[in-house]
Amino acid sequence: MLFFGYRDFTGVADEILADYGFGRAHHRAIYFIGRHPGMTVSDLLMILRITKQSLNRVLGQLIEEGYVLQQQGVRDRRQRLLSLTAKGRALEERLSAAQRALIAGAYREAGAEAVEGFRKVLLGIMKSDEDRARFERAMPPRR
Amino acid sequence: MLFFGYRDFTGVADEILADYGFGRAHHRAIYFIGRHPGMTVSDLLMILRITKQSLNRVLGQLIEEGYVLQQQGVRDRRQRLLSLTAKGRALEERLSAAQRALIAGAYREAGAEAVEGFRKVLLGIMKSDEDRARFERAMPPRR
DNA sequence: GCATATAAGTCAACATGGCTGACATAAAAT
DNA sequence: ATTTTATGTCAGCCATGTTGACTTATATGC
Repeated sequence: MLFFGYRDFTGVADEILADYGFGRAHHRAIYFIGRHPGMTVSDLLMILRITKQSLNRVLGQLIEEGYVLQQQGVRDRRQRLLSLTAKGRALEERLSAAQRALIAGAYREAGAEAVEGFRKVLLGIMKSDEDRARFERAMPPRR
Repeated sequence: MLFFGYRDFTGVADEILADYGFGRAHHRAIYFIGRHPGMTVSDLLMILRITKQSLNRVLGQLIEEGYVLQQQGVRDRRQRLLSLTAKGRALEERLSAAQRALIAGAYREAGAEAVEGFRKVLLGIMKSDEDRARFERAMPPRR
């Protein structure tokens, strides 16, 4: 079920990305930068768990084509703080809208209770507390 | 959430596959052949939605290394009916066990009700009735 | 203040798994 | 007898992951 669901979920975005000559890797970068404006390159690397070289290939394109902005960090000037340009936000919105529409349909049919279960199970599948923490609303176990 | 969940779900299998020099594409073939013994190459192509050439690359390896068996169809001798050998079933079981353990943990924490919601939402995300039909237990709308 | 560590970027080479296009063979269907 | 279908195959391209080696700028620790 995850195979089919994930394929169709990414599929609706892939169609749009093709118009821009981008791929799924570009989408991931745009998505996370949009969600965490001002994040550093290392932050993004940790989320995506890919190598610097892989990331730089897509990030370089996104910067060159004016979708992503890099600004030198103020506290630490080695850092390059990432954010979306207006053009980047527009693309992000277009992609999110398509995926949101798909998910919204599924949510509508399944009901609020099912949605809660869906989220719970997905959180349980994640192996790292750090990843889970990105989504947990109220999260008690600090440790 | 789908990104993180899917990554970790495939991750536990990927680790095992690396021992055999196989990748995710091999796993998909093994999984679906294991689930539908005697299926044809076209059946598999339709499920995976990849090209014949892509499939043959992995299928060829699986056959050559003795994980998958091909038998000429009886009704239609052009067909090559696919099934797992004992070796193939062993690998399939090892992969499934790892993924089952991950999912079982998530199910245990989330509860039966959450599981039902998880399934419902994933079914709703699938864009094709054909894919949904592979999972629906009682399915009224025939059309 | 100097040595070391860290954040980021770069070059080169390689693997996996998608893709297109062209073509071959055997068997079924018309 | 001709056409269609199921399968396989060669060749080459693209996206996106990998390793390894190295550079540059800046921060940090002694």
